[in-house]
Amino acid sequence: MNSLAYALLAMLVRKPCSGYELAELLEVFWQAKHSQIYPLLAKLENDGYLTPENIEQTGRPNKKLYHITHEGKEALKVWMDKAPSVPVSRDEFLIKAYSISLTDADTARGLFEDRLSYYKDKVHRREKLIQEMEAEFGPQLMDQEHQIFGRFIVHRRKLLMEQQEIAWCEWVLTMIS
Amino acid sequence: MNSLAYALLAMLVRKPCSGYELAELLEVFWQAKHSQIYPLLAKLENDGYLTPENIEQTGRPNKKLYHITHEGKEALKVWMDKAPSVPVSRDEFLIKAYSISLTDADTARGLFEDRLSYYKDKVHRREKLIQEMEAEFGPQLMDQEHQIFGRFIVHRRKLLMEQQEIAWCEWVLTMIS
DNA sequence: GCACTCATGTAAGGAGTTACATGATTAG
DNA sequence: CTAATCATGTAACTCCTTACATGAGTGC
Repeated sequence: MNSLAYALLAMLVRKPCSGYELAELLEVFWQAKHSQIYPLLAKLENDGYLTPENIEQTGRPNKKLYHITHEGKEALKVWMDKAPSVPVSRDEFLIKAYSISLTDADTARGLFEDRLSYYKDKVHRREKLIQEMEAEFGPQLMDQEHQIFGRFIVHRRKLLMEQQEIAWCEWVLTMIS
Repeated sequence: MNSLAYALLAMLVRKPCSGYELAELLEVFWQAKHSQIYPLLAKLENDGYLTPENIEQTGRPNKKLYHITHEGKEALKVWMDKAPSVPVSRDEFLIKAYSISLTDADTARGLFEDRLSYYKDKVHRREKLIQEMEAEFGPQLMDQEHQIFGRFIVHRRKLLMEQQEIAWCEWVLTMIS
């Protein structure tokens, strides 16, 4: 049982999902490719933490919705009490930003403008998502007991970070323009 | 040549370093263990991108300072022009934060208090580092042409992110206390 | 005495990425 | 007619972590 396994269980507590959907949802705290997700889901099913439900679809491929079992939820609860390992972030852009004096002003500006538009798009999508949560759940978002609370605060955090990234990029761009 | 190889080259442009020192300095944009760094340094030396300098020390182990070569710097410059790959961040804490409704209030509070003190320490250290840069370089920090500029902006960014993390933790703690 | 820092390396195994494979539907 | 979305899987490979190995000096 690695971190990704618990990330999948955590996602499936909220609602049953397909592997394809999990790959998208996981973006908020643990990026993973489908090639890593599908075999792990099969393993978790085999371990009794998940049960699959086959959904027949017309006009698009059939899918498997995975439901978390009682054992799956218990395993997640036990893991919750252990101290989390230190966060890792690996970002090629930052290596390039660090080495900015090696390139010309145009390349440097391009690098930061691309970064800026990447995060502007991210912020835009996440603001929409949070608005949808607010419309659906209202004051329940602030209730620590409610299941949505965890999802809300984690997306809120990601939004704050993305907004900070934008502010920083703009600050750098004022200096290099 | 993977991202870590370029991260090492980027660090060595500023000044020659030992593998041990690189492992510490790398924290700002690409965390890596010494077991990954030492063999890579040997490989980069073999490829002609680095030259080692043996430093004899008394009272502590001898060390190898790696210097970047002209070819090393050129290889880094060429890589700079390629679009950076998307950033990845993997954080067990966020899986636990997402699943917060599964635990009791005390465990939840402990989780966030530990996170808070971890980042307060980080911010403290980085503020000191930035103050040292300001004392040494003054207005040169704002000069995009100067070699220190890249290092300054990357640490500034990391500081902003760590401060945001603290603000977010405090916001969550007001709700769960 | 015990843990920590400085310092460098290797070996084994687990985690993660890229590429291979398939295929219908929809939007530009 | 081309690319993107939905959807699942495997194989090969690279990347990263954990553990093994050594050893002097410093602080509690």
